[in-house]
Amino acid sequence: MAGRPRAQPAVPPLPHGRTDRPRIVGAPRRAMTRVRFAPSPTGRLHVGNARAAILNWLFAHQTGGSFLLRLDDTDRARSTVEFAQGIEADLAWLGLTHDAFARQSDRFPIYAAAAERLKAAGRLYPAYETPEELDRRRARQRARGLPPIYDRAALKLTGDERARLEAEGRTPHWRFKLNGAPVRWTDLIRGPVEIDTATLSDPVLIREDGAFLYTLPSVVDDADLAISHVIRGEDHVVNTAAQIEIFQALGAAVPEFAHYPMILDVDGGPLSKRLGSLGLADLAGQDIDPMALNSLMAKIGTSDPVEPRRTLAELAAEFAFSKIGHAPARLDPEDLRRLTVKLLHMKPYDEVAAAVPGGEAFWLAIRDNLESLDDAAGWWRAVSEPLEPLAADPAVLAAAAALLPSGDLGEAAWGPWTKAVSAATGKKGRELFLPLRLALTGRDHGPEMKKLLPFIGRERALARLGGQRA
RNA sequence: GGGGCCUUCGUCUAUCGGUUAGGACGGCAGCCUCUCACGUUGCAAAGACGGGUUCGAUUCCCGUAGGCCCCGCCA
Repeated sequence: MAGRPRAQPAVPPLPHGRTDRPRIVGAPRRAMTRVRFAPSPTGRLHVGNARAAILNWLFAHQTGGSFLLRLDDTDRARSTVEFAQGIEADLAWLGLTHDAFARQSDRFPIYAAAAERLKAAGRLYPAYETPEELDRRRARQRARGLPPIYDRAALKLTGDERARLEAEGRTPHWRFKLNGAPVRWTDLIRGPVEIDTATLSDPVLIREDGAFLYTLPSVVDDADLAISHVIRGEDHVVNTAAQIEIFQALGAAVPEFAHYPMILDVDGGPLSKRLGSLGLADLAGQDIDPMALNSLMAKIGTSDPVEPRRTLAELAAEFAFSKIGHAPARLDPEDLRRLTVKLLHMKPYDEVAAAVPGGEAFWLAIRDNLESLDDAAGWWRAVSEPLEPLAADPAVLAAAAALLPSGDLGEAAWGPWTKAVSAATGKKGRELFLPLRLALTGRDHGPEMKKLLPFIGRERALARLGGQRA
């Protein structure tokens, strides 16, 4: 924490907010953990966003802190209320509740005030190049093998030149003047990081049309809303250097940072190309269990085995930055399917009661065999409604009918009964059991017969063994 | 072109310079008196390449190759 470069003098604190972490009165001097998930409502959530949301949520809950949902809707042209609602629905599907909510479009005056303070401090300067000029300039730099960094030509403009440009009708955009010195922080995942802001362009904070770009609102909100930890993907690592300078220029406390590696697609390529098919709404439509996604996103790329967890609380208890590796990890959508099936096999009856006929005992008898919840109803029909038995071996079926124990058929009935049938017919193994299964259930696969038989019942079993529809 | 990060079984990873390189997922095989599933036991499966340092390198250093990220008036 100490010893961070503060080459620029700090300007006075934000008039409306705090510049330090809140302290609980009477509590030890320990800042409360406060994290945020900050999607832009320009689309629905996909697995990439979900990872950010989940990791932040888990850390907040593990540390007893709070989780803020912040809609970064500074891009008013692309942001919609429908997407904002969709994102909330996506989070609700995952079970990621938030403790606080903010919307950047509600906070423009705050950003304007911060911008004014940066201007007063000489850190925010007007530039008049058009996007096309900048594009051309970058292309030229690249062609000459130079890094496409803004050359700060606007900084050299005289007052007269500026006046002339404005007279021509040009409106400036505003850039933050970087220190051009190394920025260092200790990343909770990556360890010590050093980025030399001399290798970066001065970031544009305000567009020509007056709109705030992501960078300034993000920093102002993180400071103003007392975010203690910024947990995000490594695509933000370089931004972080510039953002730290902005925190410092605003005299705000710099939060802790944790940048986790990107997720790759199953072939090791960028996931972004496949994000279209990995939207949360799509996954929900494919009956993926939200805890399958939560479990995968919490465990992928970590030293923990990728196993399903039934609750977010378990995942939170197991969360640790130190378990997260530094290399990008591949996402196999098939894992989501596998985890969903495993979760299904773990489901207690009360969670599926509405979708599963037959009661708890029946559920426990069949759940380990299911690929999907929908199959449960089919098995209930197979034991409780008339079906056409399949007769494969009349001798076996006749012996089975003759030897069927009297009275109620419990789970214990199957073993002795089939042994007796085996003794009577000389059949064993597949030749014995497959005809019985076909006759009793009309199918050649399914849950264990000893568990199914009690639900079929003596009377119906007898009829089916006799080849009758029952 | 520049900067950052990375490279161990198919996949995710463990390894404080000395290990039969461990685990998990997936795969395969056996067992669980039938199938599928569950469970269980077992098997196969890895240090990108080239140098250097060292008694000894997967581990430290350099280089090469490959991958990911960033270099936007997007977020």
